[in-house]
Amino acid sequence: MAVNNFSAAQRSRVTMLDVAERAGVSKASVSRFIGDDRALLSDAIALRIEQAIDELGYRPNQMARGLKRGRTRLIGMLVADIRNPYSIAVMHGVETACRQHGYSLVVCNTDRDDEQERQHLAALRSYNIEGLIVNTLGHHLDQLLELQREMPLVLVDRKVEPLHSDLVGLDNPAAVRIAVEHLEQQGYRNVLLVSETTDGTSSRLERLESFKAELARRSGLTGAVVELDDELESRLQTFLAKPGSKALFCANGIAALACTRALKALGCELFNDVGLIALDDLDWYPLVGNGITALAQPTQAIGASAFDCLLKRLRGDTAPARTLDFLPELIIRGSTQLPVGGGLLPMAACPSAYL
Amino acid sequence: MAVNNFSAAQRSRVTMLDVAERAGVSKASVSRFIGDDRALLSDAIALRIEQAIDELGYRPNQMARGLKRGRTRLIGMLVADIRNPYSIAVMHGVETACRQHGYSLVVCNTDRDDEQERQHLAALRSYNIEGLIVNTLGHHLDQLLELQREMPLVLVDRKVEPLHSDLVGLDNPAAVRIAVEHLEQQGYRNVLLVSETTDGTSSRLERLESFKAELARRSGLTGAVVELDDELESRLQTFLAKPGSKALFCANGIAALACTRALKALGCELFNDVGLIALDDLDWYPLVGNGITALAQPTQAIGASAFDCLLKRLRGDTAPARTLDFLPELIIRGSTQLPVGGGLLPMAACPSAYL
DNA sequence: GGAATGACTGAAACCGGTTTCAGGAAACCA
DNA sequence: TGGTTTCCTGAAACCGGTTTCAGTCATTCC
Repeated sequence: MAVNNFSAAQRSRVTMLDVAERAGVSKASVSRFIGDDRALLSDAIALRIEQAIDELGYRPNQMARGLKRGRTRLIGMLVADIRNPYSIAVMHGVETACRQHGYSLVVCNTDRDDEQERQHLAALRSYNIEGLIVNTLGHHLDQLLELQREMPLVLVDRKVEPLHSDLVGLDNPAAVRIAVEHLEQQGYRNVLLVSETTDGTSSRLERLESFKAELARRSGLTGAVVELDDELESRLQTFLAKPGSKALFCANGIAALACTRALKALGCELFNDVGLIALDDLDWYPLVGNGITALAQPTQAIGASAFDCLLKRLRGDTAPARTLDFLPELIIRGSTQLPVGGGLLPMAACPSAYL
Repeated sequence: MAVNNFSAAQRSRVTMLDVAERAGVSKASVSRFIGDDRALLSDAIALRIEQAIDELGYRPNQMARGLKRGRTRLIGMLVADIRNPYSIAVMHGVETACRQHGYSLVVCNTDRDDEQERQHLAALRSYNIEGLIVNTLGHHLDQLLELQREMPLVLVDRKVEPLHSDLVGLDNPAAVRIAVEHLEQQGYRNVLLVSETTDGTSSRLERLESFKAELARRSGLTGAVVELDDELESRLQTFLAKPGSKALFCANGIAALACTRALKALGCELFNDVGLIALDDLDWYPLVGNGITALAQPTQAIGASAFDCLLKRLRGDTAPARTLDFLPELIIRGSTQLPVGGGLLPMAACPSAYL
């Protein structure tokens, strides 16, 4: 039958000892061949070992290696919400970098749940991962601190205050400035920042603070802030009732989705009644209305960079904690083209073939 | 300084021996306490061990446990394209199930690349994972077969012919029937199936074959098939030039994205000129035009079910390979509402507030 | 020619756990 | 009382590798 019984640990795998016997040498020599000490071996022995390995199809057991060596070649990544496209994109960057350097990635999704975060942290620790990439709320500080003592740790997107590790993320003040500036230039005068509940998340707080600061610096703009909740529709309705040219600034992809949904439910014409600019660039942005203007984060670079930090630390770099801020790229689409007439005459200003 | 040096393996972690000494017992007793043999211990000793563990903050090393026991509590998952929302959704289901049963998930993304698939398979094997969930093209059959001898293996979405393992996925014939039936009922007479290159992918082939079969069964419908490529726009243009009421059937989310993009680029009015139904339900479907009608796959259930198969096999189930086909859910939105007049008069049939 | 050097190699200890096995103490039985 | 049986415990072997350390043998150097 094709389906075997795996419950009884019939692990009949070829071991180093098998190879050693076949080649007529000691385990030590095989180990040297496997490892980086091949230079220590004579050509004759190396050849015999190589043949034996080929013939038996031997593959060293990474777990066993890790036990003595302390190197498991495993990196852990703790993600707050695996269904957030931003997280996925960063994860993809991390994963690629891992593979390129011979590491594998253990992904743990906390679903924004503290208990899951706790469980995952415990599990990751028990697997002797060599480093950890963290993109969560970072409750369970005690566990994180403990892990930090044992391995390098890199934060992605969000700071966890008492942790001062390396931090890789977006230059939020710059991003907000670019967004607000763009809206101002396009002629919008009233801007609403829509964000998920900040909930102590540093990046969200930074965006919020920067937004307020930008408004304060610019006399021509007024604005307000709302958090995502069940009331979003009515809040937007209130905002839309204001006079003058209005735009939404969605602080991330989730907010952009929620806002677009709400606007649609309110019967708005996307995006003539109100402009919209969003952080993160999702693949459906071009499809809605005349396209949603976005600030794309270099997620691939952020992920790769996070792994790079880890690798540097693993190799002994003891420089003080770094902060790597990446700049977003402004991708202008139809949602920030103020219709002729300042939004009061939502006519055919945006031909439907516009992209 | 906050940043330590981790290059020198200063793994000063608390070990079982530390606990044993602190509690004044042998390693064996601690091991029994940790494992499921607590019943073997006297209350007095159990208490001392428990205290010692608490005081030292001991956590057993899963790698070491796995070495002797053969149980690493690690599940591998090989994903063809981590940026495909379907894969993510399934992965989320798998991950949740894993955690609930004390397993962790090692995710490997192949980016549809054969060489990466090879590397990942080798890595997974070296980590002594207990089971493998596969959602790739399954080239490198030799490696997969080898892994299959060592551990249970579950295929997701796509069959890999010579592998006959458990298979969890969509009931493709049923899905296609539901889609075609819906289009027919809505009054569409000419249907174009748009699919990614089949490239031997069983699910894509099944959808294609079922589509042809459905057309053959229904006298009122004609149809054709195209694969995604650079020519998509011009192919759609050709299709749109045909007479009568037309609809696209996108075989997955990627195809839906590409088609919507192409239609937009062609200046179509979404979706008056042409209807659209898509497999997979992505969160932006409601936002485009008057919403895209979808066949939602129960991805969470598929993921959980894949893990469940694995678990059964790990527990000794040797029944012949199973195939679990899930049914999709039809979610009707605006993209399959034929405008009054059979698509020849694309007027205000779809109020913009429609959802 | 004998000592010193260097290049390889293998035996054995070790990593951190699990498991076998044998033995001591207590309980049970006659 | 002696002989089992049962219960609990620890010593030691083991999992599959790595690493130390000592030893063999061929060279090289006076």
